[in-house]
Amino acid sequence: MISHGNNRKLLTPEREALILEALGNGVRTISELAATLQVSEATVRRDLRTLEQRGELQRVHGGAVRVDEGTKRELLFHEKATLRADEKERIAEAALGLIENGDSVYLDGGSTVLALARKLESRRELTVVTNSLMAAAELMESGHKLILLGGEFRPLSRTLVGPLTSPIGEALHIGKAFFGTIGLTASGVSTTDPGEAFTKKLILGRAEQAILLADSGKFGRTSLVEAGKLDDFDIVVTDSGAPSELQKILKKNKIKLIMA
Amino acid sequence: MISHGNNRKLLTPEREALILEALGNGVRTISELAATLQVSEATVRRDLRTLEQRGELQRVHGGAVRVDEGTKRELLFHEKATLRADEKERIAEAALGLIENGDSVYLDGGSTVLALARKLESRRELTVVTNSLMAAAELMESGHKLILLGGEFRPLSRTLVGPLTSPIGEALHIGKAFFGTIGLTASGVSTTDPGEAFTKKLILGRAEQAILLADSGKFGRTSLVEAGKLDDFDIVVTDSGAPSELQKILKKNKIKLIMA
DNA sequence: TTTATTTTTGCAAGTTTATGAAAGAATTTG
DNA sequence: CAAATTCTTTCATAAACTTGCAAAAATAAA
Repeated sequence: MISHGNNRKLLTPEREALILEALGNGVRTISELAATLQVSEATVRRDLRTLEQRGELQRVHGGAVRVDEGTKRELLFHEKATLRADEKERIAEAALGLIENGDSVYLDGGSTVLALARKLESRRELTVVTNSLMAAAELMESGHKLILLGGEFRPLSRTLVGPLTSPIGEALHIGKAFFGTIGLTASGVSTTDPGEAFTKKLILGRAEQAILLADSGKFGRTSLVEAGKLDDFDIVVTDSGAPSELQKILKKNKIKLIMA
Repeated sequence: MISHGNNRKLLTPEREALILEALGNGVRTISELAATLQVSEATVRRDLRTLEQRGELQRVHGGAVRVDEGTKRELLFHEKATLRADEKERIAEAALGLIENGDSVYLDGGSTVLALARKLESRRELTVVTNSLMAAAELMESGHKLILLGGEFRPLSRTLVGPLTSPIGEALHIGKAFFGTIGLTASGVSTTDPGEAFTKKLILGRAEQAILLADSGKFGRTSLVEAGKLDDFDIVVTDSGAPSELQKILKKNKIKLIMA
């Protein structure tokens, strides 16, 4: 098989370290990096793409910036919201198509799901259940019936998570549940926080229909805690940049794929 | 594809930082920024547009102003103008005196209790349980442990109310609970919404110590639903305008009165 | 070790993105 | 309400990016 783009297995840890060191904490241009590493610019780009998928750094036009402060911390809320905003917008639009007036829906945390929340004004008489304070703020004056899961507040994602969410979660009947994720692989979705994973699983087990919203950057990434198997989901909505590999995996699991 | 306006993927973080720094906290004109950043005015305009979309700054004719953190939050949960702001402020200050580091407190809805929430930055390691989204927004980045009651959202008061709040409420142990009210008479407190009353009673029955924050305007008023007997409360905090009649009634019920 | 297979790399062609200049629309100001 | 300034839109261009291919390197198999 011809390898290009992102099918590469791995990057030598040696060069990975070199790149990250070269980046320091500022921005480096591609040509600078190519000179430092003694490789072509094309190779640098491929390396950066790989490292971006792992969440180690953030590519920008002309170069890359290191993303972590200390170690792999999760991005702050508003930083995340501005990444791949275009893709997220399109994914949200496609997801909106799945919602009809009168539905009862669940909205998980995450910026893609938040983009969907903003579009719900165009529907009537929804019952919206959510664990996201941002989504709640967005829907406060929407006229929809709004129910918040209780629980412990997690500042990083601005969601309510953990065991305290279960009594309420168990009391509710949810039609369509929309989830975001940090990472998505053949084995399932993963997220950084155990409490977050707990609540995802809880709702995942109770919704009639589970829908995953994940932009193409999420594919191939894993995070700390497993939050659900791939076949827990009925539909996956992603953008056109998604690798064809994903299509195969979904087909095998009989999951419907929507490309926005 | 021709790129203009806002199709750009992202702005290098480098220049983003420069712009925000250049803005400082005053207004900068486009030409000033263009000179500082060594780019054309057209580019500055595009950058500003992008940053405005992210909510980082506010464009004005001729330049841009930075949006500060406080304003950002208010965009989400803008507060209605409050009556008797002075009294409420003093009551909140007095109530703060009842809270010690490490306490577990409950915050009810209402503007007086919200004023208290704003003061909690001065304490450490609190566990704050609340049914108020306004209070939650206020405490989001406080570092305190924050737990939200789940339940149905009531837009008017921006609180979570009704039977769905009971499973979580029953699972929690609460030290000091602070309540607001609409009306306060010798027979007890009352409020406009049955769901609101339900949740008040629920917590009232579970807190070790129940504290009522009520400015003098509340006395003598009744509202639709009874939300608690007077002797359910241990402490009442009010302002100096409170009628002496109240003192007598409280004394009879052996309730401590704090005049702010 | 040699051979077969997979993975990585550099180059080049084609595409996308960022930027500055310029023309026309909108706003402010006198 | 007219002049001046600022804004938006369009266009051209250069720089950056992606993708396909073939050669080189690394890995696995014989």
